[in-house]
Amino acid sequence: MKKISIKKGTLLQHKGDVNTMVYEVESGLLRSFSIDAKGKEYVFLFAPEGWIVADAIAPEEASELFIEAIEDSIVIVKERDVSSVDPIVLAKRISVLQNRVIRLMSASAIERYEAFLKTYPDIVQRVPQKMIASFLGITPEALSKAKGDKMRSSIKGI
Amino acid sequence: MKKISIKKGTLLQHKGDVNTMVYEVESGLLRSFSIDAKGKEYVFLFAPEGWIVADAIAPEEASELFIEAIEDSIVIVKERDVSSVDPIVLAKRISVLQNRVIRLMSASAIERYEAFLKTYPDIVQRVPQKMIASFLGITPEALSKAKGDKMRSSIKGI
DNA sequence: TAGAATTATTGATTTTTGTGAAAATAAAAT
DNA sequence: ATTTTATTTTCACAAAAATCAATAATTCTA
Repeated sequence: MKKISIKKGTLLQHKGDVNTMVYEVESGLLRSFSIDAKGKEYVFLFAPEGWIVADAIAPEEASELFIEAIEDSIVIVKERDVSSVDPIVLAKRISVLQNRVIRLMSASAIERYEAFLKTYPDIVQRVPQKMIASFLGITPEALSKAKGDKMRSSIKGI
Repeated sequence: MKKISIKKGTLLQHKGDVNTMVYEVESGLLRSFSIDAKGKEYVFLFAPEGWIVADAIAPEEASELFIEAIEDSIVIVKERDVSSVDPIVLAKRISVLQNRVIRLMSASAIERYEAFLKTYPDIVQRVPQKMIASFLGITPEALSKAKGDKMRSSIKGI
């Protein structure tokens, strides 16, 4: 277990790394994300102060996710030992993912964006729009349009 | 803890129930699903023999999901005690959900369908297409068309 | 087994989102 | 401060999927 200070843009983990580390954010902001065959990025998680990031894989497997600092951050790095983690913490994480899966299936891009604004109002200010779009599973263009439409319709009162 | 025998179509849990039970499928097949404001269903999980189903919520909260038997089933019902669950089991569940979230964001309907066929070949035979569509987050019509397109293109060798 | 009910397919149309490309803003760096 | 770089917005167009509606196929049930 050690504490490291990393600069914005630093990658803590590459996809394919065999990495059994857990990152606890003391200050700053991390994100985990995957990249598909076409090079498109998909943000899986934003992790501000107090959050923990780790790839949800077996210890010997290659990681699926990249982990990157979005802001200059101070991070506590620990060896991962899943069997010693509080099951309640994991159950909460499952609950969050359950909601995200259902929302991805049932809600439109704008609805998902509005849910994001409500759920993570603090994060909205701190990350570029394109990363929020990436978290929502849409293109930056689509998010920009959705925001514009939303504004216009609220002005017109529609 | 008791063992119950339920008939196809039976609901073990309604959305809104305050239910701290865990259902372990001894034989048969269950599904958990949510229903949105417009009445559309979204299958969250198919649970065949050996699987466990429970809503991922805090013990006092109202459940988000319905749980239903898709086949006549024998189910072991236990009181839920999250703190005593093996963290490794929960971590695996998180891994499955992580993959599902990323796939929902990055893959098209047909790609998700093909991934489903590979991942759950046994379940495909046992549930109606419309429930698979619902699991994938698409309409039954879209799935039917995707299958047709896939067949036609494989015949033509395209 | 006949009739009813559910499920699956198909087609025409609309809506939503993606794509590619350019212009406008904003942020970072020298 | 000015240039460079990255981000956001906008536009025209294409593709994917939803919706509506009708039929075909299947399954259930009396």
